[in-house]
Amino acid sequence: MPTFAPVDEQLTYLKKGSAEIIRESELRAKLEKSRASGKPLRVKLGMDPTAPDLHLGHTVVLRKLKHFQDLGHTVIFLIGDFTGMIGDPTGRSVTRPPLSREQIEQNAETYKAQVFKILDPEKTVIDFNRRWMGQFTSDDFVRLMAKYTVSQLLEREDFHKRFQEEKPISVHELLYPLVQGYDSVALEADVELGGTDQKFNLLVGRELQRAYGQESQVVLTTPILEGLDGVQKMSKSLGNAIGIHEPPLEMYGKVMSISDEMMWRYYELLTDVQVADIERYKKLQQPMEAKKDLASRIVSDFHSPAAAIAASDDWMKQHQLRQTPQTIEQAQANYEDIAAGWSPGAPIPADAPIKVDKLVQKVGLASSVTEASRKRAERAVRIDDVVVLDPIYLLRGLPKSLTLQLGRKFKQVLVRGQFAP
RNA sequence: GCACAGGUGGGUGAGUGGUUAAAGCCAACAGACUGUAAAUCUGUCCCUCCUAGCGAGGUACGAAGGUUCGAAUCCUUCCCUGUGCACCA
Repeated sequence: MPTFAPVDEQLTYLKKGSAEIIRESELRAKLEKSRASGKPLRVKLGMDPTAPDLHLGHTVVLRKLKHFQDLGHTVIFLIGDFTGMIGDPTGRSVTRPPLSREQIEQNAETYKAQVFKILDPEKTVIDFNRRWMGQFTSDDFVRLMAKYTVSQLLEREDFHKRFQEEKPISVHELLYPLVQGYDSVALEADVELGGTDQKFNLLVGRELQRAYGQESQVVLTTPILEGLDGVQKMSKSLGNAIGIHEPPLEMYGKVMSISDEMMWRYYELLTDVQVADIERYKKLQQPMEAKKDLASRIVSDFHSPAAAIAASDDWMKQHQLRQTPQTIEQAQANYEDIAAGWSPGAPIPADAPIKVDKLVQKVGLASSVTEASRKRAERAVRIDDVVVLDPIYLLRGLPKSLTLQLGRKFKQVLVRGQFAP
């Protein structure tokens, strides 16, 4: 029979970094019961397989789930492959396009791999809500929908707002909270985690469990992490996210780009540093040093300590010493594609002229030639550390490798000549 | 189904026949400044081409047609959204 830490100890650990617990007294009771019986709590975290890539914002709640895992409870990572077809309307002012079955399955796979960067794969139960929702009959659906009222659903802020603003709300969107809530019934969850934006959905779970004759789950919410802008929530579509798959240097650089104020928030939600230690850092360290430390910790978590050191090094070179970093992304370009005043078949001149804008666009530093052109005019384009203003650049011989830079982004480009047949 | 109100660039939101890729704001990007940043200032912000210029062309205001020398702006049809009515009458 597993033994659990004293209830107060568990509670302290669990309360750290959480936004709200509904209700704490119930959680305490459940913990006490589990400790007495030796039966771990069933803790559920559901995720929509909508975005295939997780970012740091998602890891806040995952970290909390891990805490339950650390304490010996059963954590269930539920992939909403069924609900994914609906698309969670949370925070949305528009209806979400539903995902195809294939997309969902693909995303689910990526998810699994990613969450194990935080959770222990040995101890984690992975489940899919299609397991029970796929067998739901129309009768079951009618019964489920009978448990809730329209006005209850419209209490939800985003629905309410859309309703007020005369924006469309599809009926299937109203179904979402019900289905998610039913998951808790199916899993007999003791605790469900989620971001504060999920509060409504989580509470529906409580209601439904009661309606189906179960003990209501405890709801524990975690704060929504602000993105790089420090204002809006971190989200890939807002372009202010740090993905957990991003290369070390990029990750490091992005962390460094947050404001000093945000840094402490990140410390709180993205590291295991204790609150007391954070307070100490605030007083002792230079903000710059503290931020570097934060960046290193985060890179270590998702890559490795070695990668963190390398990233830190490169970052310094790039930003503080204004040097070219050591590890640059490689790219290739064909002379044919970027040649200036040259027709295919003709011999390539010794001082092969190329169009800079086209090169910039080809290697992906600009999304269009026009944009590249503008950037060049803004003195943002450099080749081998020299600002390029002229649209034509001469290559001395082919193949030729050059360091292309647009703003802070670097590419090591190899320009190849045509291959003689 | 009928009636009415709407559908503009990444987001908001002006613009109701004619200097104009389409005000302003936000976001984004670049430059300056800095400890990375933040703040501030400046610039850019549909695409293609070149001789790179206050250059040439092409797309664009839900969709397709039409009227006109000329339409985001007028007309027709269609699509989409919302509201009201469709029970007491």
